[in-house]
Amino acid sequence: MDLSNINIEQYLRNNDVKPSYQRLKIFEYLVKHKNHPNVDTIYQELVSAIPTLSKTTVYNTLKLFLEKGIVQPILIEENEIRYDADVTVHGHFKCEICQEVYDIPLDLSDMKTEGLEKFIIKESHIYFKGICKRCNIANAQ
Amino acid sequence: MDLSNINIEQYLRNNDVKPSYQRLKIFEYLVKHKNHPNVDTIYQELVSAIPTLSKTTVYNTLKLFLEKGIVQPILIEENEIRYDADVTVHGHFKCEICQEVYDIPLDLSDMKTEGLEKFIIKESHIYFKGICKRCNIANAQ
DNA sequence: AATAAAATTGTAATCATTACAAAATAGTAT
DNA sequence: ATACTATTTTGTAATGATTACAATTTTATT
Ligand SMILES: [Mn+2]
Ligand SMILES: [Mn+2]
Ligand SMILES: [Zn+2]
Ligand SMILES: [Zn+2]
Repeated sequence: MDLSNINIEQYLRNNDVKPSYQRLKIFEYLVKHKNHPNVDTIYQELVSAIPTLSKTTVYNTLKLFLEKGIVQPILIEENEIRYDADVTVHGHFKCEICQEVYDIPLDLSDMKTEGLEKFIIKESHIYFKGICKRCNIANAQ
Repeated sequence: MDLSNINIEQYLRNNDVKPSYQRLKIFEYLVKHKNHPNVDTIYQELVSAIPTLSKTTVYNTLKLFLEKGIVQPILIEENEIRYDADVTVHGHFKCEICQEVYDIPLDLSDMKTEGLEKFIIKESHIYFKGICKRCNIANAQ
């Protein structure tokens, strides 16, 4: 899903989140950058524009967004939680060289899920690790 | 892959791990139980049999196993790392009721990985969250 | 404007993980 | 077998990310 053209204030309201300045800016950062940042990255990137910003607010806000279902945590590396404002089912690829996390369009519909009969699937997550196209080509030079 | 009938001592040696008593017991626990435990569970389950066991040793040992590629970390929940001695590609399902983590046989070969041309995939991970068969049936009563 | 409710902030507390050095164990040479 | 060396384990202290909490600020309501 492409959130880049939504009205963020309205989107937050529609999802039962009062759009304070900090919440707007944090969600806007996720939507604009699509870089699956962690808490610290969000804080560091915003604190210059919002000098009074507290890291606690970033934690609180992401927790709220998670509860309201408008962000999802991306778990690829141990001891690193990244966040994604795109909550539709899609895959991720993390490059071991440049550390970047790419989105991967996915069609899981025809996947054989042998052994999951009578299981209720509420969430599906898939991710890959390896070397991205850019780093692969750069290394080949 | 089924590790239940291997000679654990030999398996560790083959993978460049000296089979100390603690390492044997920790790996044996993973192989025998297949429950994808976290550090604390492993420690709690073994400390009665090995009263001198230190949690640091559990951390050290799992770190070594990871480096040697004979365990993989399972990341499903935020702030919880579980470990799996089965390092072949397979999926997992975590039940939100009983918290159990199930193995899911997977065939990712025919999955459409649009957008990954020229990417080198070294690891593939997939997991689901929801309600397991047992809890689903129990709830239906 | 006064009051109440909600959100933000800064600091302190917590807790999992890591660093580190001492003790114990295993391996090797004499 | 003994002395010596290397490796592993252990317990404690340090680290660092996250959470708890109360004070302050902001927003909403009367
Ligand atoms: Mn994404
Ligand atoms: Mn498994
Ligand atoms: Zn890269
Ligand atoms: Zn269950």
